[in-house]
This record gives sequence, structure tokens and C-alpha cells, in this order.
Amino acid sequence: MPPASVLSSQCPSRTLLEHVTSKWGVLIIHALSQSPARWSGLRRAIEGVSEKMLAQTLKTLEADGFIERHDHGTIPPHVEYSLTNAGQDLAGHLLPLLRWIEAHTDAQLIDAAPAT
Amino acid sequence: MPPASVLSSQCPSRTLLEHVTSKWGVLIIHALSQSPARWSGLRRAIEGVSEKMLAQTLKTLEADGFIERHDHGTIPPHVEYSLTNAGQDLAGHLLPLLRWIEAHTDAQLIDAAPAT
DNA sequence: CGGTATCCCCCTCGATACTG
DNA sequence: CAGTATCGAGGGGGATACCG
Repeated sequence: MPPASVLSSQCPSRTLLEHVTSKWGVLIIHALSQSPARWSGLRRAIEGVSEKMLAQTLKTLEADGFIERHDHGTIPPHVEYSLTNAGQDLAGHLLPLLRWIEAHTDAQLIDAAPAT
Repeated sequence: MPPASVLSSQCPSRTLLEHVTSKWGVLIIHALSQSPARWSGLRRAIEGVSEKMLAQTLKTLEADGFIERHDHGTIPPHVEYSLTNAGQDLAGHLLPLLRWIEAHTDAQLIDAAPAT
């Protein structure tokens, strides 16, 4: 078996990559990297996400083994989401990228308006 | 001005993040991180990309300042794409993520079929 | 070789309404 | 609170044809 390569269209790693780098997937992992959170907390933290996409993306990432869903089974419902070990490992690589992009954005804006 | 945050829907960093983590954007940066490449080389290296999406994504990343287009102006045409300094900086954060995903994929497959 | 231009499908995604 | 169901618009993306 050849090693996984995202450049191969048939490689399973490509699918995983698309899940992880999906529009909301990145942000969910980012949000959960700080601490576990509940459904409503995630909706608030991730500005602009719809219920549909939040549910869909959470399920995908759970199936991929990056996220754990813990249902307390109480009424009213209390469900908590957290990163698995694999998810935390992943976040360790994803967060530096996010921080770089944010820092790069700030740098660009400052360059555009140098003197205040 | 507050610092950039990808969790804010209006923040410019969110747009940049979506360009960088777009389906083909990731792979283009990955391909160019090894060495500059020509159009046809990129098409071959990035399995499954259509001409339309290659052109579109290259333009977006060029506008974002991550990619440089160098046209030799000869006949037959010879156009080379390469990473800018910002692009290389970005790749420095993106590549570890890709390598981790590939390695994680391999590990999963081995777990699924332990003894050979 | 290195692209544009056009057509068109389909799938993602957001909005809304509803439920245990 | 934590979702599911449904619908409809938009654009991502493939195929094909053409150009300097």
C-alpha cells in the first residue's frame, strides 16, 4: 500500500482533508480547542453558522473520530461536545495556521493604513 | 480596531481562511511548496482539478498575495507559478497539517487491518 | 502551451418551520 | 435545549469548444 497523499484524487486522506478544512469544520475545531462546549455555545461562538451546517459538520467530524458527543440524557437536554485525542492532535496543527492567518490579516490592514 | 478573529463572520481573516482552506487552494499551495511549477505541471500534480477551478483558484491566491505568476512571454507560452514570501510562510503552517492528516490516514488503515 | 468562454447540472448551504 | 425536516436559490464545478 502506497503512503497516503492528498494529491491523489482517490486517496482517503483527501476526503479527511476536505472534512477538516471545510468552511465550518475548521471553526468548530477551533472553538472546541479552547474547551468543550454545548450546542448552543457553539452556535454563539461560531458566528454565522446555521443549525443545519452545525449539525451536519459535527456529525461528520464525530464519524471521523475528531469529536466526541456526550449526551447527559436529561430534560431539558444537555449535550456537550469535545475533542478526542486525535482531535486535539489535529487542533495542534490547525491552530497555528489560524493564528498566522489572523496575524497576517492584521499586518495587511496596518500596511494599508500606516500612520494614525 | 480589534484583532482579527476567524470566529467573527465579518472579519476579513475569515475570507482569507476560506481561500486558503478551499478545496483546491490547499492542494495548489501544497504542490507549489515543493518547487515552482507551470500550469500543465499543476494540472498533472493535482489530480482531479478542472481547468476552470485551477484558473479560478490561482487568481484568488495571487490576489491574496500568496502566489506569483511569471509569464515568460514566449511562443509557445511558458508561465510559471511560485509562492511569494507570504505564501511560503503560509505553507510552513499548512504542510504540517497535511502531513499529519496523511499520517493519520495511514495509521487508521493499519489499525483496520492489523496483521498481514 | 496556457489559457477563456459558455453551458448547465447538481449539491451545498441558508432560511424557515417544527419536535421531543 | 438540542436538534430534525423541508424547500428553494446560488454557485461550485465539470464538459466542451475555442483562441493567441
